[in-house]
Amino acid sequence: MPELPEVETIRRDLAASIVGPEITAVQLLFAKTAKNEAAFFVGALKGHKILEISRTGKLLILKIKSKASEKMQNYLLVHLKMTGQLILVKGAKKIGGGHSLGGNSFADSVGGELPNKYTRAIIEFKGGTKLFFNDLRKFGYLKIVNEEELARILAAGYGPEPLTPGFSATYLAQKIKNKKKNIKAFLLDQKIIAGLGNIYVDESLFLAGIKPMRIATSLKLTEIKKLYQEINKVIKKAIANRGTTFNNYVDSAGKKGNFSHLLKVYGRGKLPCLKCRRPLIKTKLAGRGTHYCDYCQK
DNA sequence: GTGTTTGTTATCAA
DNA sequence: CTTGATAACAAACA
Repeated sequence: MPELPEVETIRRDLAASIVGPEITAVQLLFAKTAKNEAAFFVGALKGHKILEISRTGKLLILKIKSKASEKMQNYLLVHLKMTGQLILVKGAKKIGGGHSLGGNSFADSVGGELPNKYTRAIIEFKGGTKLFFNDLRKFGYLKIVNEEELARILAAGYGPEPLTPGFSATYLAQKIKNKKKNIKAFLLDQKIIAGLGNIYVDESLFLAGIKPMRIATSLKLTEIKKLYQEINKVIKKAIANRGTTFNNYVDSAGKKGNFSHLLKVYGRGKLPCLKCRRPLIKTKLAGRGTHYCDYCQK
């Protein structure tokens, strides 16, 4: 379940490796993974280079360098949804004639050779580096869009991100006004805040001491301020720890995130609350598994 | 066989 | 019209 910290971890790793070299081949193993017609999709990538990699919320945005003859500026969007993975396998480098690559770290958590049965697409770069898009449940997608389409998608679907100037306690308070839905559903809405998912919403609400089923408008200004701060803190800390691996998230090297053992409530079922030792509660809210402490969260 | 898992969208209801 | 709540999707596992 990659959310903002996990996608950001992937973005940083990929930026260091696949910005620059020419794309030499594209394989689409499951047609519906690409949201464009297959021939167009392959053609838009093959022979081109990636100029830069950015991210909005959970959406990765790879800027594609157009050929001189093309005027259109294209972008490759990558959304991992629930089970998507981007795994980078670097081409064999000749280092002073010695043996090059060490053990493949991805083999440990990804479990062996790539492509595997969940590999939906492969992008190959000059020099032999390969990028594997794996997606067990086929929710994730790759899509080529032009400048206008990208702008439209971002404007329509994504609010400000945590840790950016557009996201402030004032902004939160303004958006909460007249919202009658519960605070959990509110925080999951990407148009309000881009990048939070089930894990970090549960964590933020615990850290802020607010019950997830509270109606948004019922939050007092002090609670909103606290919530704002805790969202920023938990996202920052999760990025610093390369994200959370709960089910099958791994970074582009196939390694798990380190934030998993720093989770306070998510996935801790009936285990004792780390603050008050009373058993945590797991229920369903906004259609999602929801974890909280009935005593510590008001 | 049943119930879970979640990001996003589609659909329906108020 | 707006807003909110819920189903649907996909596939695998306990």
